[in-house]
Amino acid sequence: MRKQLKTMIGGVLRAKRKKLGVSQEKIAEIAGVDRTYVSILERGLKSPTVETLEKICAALGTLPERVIEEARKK
Amino acid sequence: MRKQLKTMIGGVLRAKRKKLGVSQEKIAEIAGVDRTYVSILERGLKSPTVETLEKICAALGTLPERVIEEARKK
DNA sequence: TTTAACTTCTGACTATAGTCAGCGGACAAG
DNA sequence: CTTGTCCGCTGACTATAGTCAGAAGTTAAA
Repeated sequence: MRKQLKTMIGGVLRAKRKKLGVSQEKIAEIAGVDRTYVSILERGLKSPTVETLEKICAALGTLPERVIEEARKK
Repeated sequence: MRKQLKTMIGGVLRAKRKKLGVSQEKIAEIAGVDRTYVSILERGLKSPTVETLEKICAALGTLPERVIEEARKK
């Protein structure tokens, strides 16, 4: 099996955040989630609900469907 | 706030399933989830993880990014 | 060296996703 | 009438998402 979707999503989220030049803590604050959870997602350790993914995507100025799409074609 | 994303996603999932003419039970079996959970998702009562959404989308012959995209533009 | 910003990691905890057995209603076919 | 299929619903349960406080590793810069 190919690398898990959540792992790929984590990579995409991290890349987008880095591109913005902001910290995990800042994204977490904007999205209204815990700081450590952003770290967990970026490392692909857990699979977020679509609701949580949407919040984080909003904080990153993108949309969940874009992130998932990008994640899959890596 | 607009109607919740999970509600919209539920509607899209149901529409796609109806279009295929298959039961919730069949989709659940293919996706490897519980029958009642498909019902819960279609009625927008809970927000699935991206992992679970992916399984169900696969059973429906579609992709999560398509479902989310469709859900949003309703 | 020291300090500071960022991140990883741990463990305990709370909230919610997801399972399971079962009941009941609607509906069509036999 | 009975039988079968599909679906909504309940409640109790298990699994995992998500929180929180804190300690420690990393890197860069003073």
